[in-house]
Amino acid sequence: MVEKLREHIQKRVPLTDDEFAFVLAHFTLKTYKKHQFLIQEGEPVRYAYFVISGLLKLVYTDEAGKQHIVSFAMEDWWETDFQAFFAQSTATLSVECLEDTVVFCLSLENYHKLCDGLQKFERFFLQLTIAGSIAAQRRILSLLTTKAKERYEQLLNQYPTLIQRVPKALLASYLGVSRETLSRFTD
Amino acid sequence: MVEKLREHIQKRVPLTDDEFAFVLAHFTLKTYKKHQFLIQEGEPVRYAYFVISGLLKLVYTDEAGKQHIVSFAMEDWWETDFQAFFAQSTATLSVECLEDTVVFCLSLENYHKLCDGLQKFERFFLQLTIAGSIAAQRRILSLLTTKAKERYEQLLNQYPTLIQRVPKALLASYLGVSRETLSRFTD
DNA sequence: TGATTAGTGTGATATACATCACGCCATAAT
DNA sequence: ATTATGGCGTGATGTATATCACACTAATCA
Repeated sequence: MVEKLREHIQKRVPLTDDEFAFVLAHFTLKTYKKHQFLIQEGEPVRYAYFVISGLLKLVYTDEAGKQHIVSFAMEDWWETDFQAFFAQSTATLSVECLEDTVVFCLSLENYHKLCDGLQKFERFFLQLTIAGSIAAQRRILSLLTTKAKERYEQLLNQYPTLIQRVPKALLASYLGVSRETLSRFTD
Repeated sequence: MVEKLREHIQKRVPLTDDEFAFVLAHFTLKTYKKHQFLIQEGEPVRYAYFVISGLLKLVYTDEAGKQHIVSFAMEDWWETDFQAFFAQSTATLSVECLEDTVVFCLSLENYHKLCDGLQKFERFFLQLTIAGSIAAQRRILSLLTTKAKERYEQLLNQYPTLIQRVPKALLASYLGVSRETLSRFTD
């Protein structure tokens, strides 16, 4: 539980026991059941979440009521509506459990305290954000350059476990293709 | 010139004169002509660039030799192949001038020195990266949820000046649509 | 200045993909 | 046990967009 968070941070910056204790004190642990919402559109976004176990989806619902998957979050991933979290405004996205899920919650206030109190944490978070930003750019490129079938195959290679845990309709939505079209990709 | 960089950083974190002098000492100024490359695919990426004036494009060339615009960079924007810059590996993207362009160059070595020597700079860069990451997510959503014509209209509203400075074929590439289709959008 | 090239528009045709409609099974709820 | 419900596949049809081909104009250059 606690070790997962420590390992995750230490992949990027080393921490002493004391430093990690300081970090840990700023998180709270929560458990959610499948179908529960961590963030609902229109409501304030109180936390950024680090996933210990389980699976989340980050979703945008368009005017027509159609859902679009912005991202999934498995073990070791962070998830929240970052725009609303940092601006302390209400969510335009929602976060829902696809499985029973355990998360560490970090409030914006505690995020600031962590960054002020431990420079290493800020550096960790910067590295994390840079990596996320690069990944987002790759996804944009893949949307620009490849057909849906190719994107699906890339996803199969990159996250083979995800495919088994997520209904295909949601994978389709993540890839920007209809579930019917994705269903024909085994051809 | 120098003031542009200072204003840009101070939008996010305040700086004393001394602090800014320290920051500035880590940048070098360079001037490029239209059609020159700042970064070429396959070559090492020595700098991240802050644009003082002019206009850059960040481009990916696919196996078929077709170019795809990852992003444009106008005044006050940063541009580089971040993946390659931080990993100190060779570029998979290239950066080329669409106009005569003046940039401040920051090497990775100096980036680290800046972060180590002035925590405020690291905070500034984190905020910048967070904003970039959120913007990338918005672009992904717009690619997932909207038709090309709508994306074009959104771009017109968001960056009206860009449209006048950039050939439509490049806008089309940025939007993920063929130039012929984009050309029919005035209907 | 005349020639080349870049930028743009537009018709005809092809295609990837969406949408609608239906049926089938497995799981969950009553 | 029976009924809903969710997940998945598949045919038929429609549409947004790609691709190919060509022409026209405005820059750029020799």
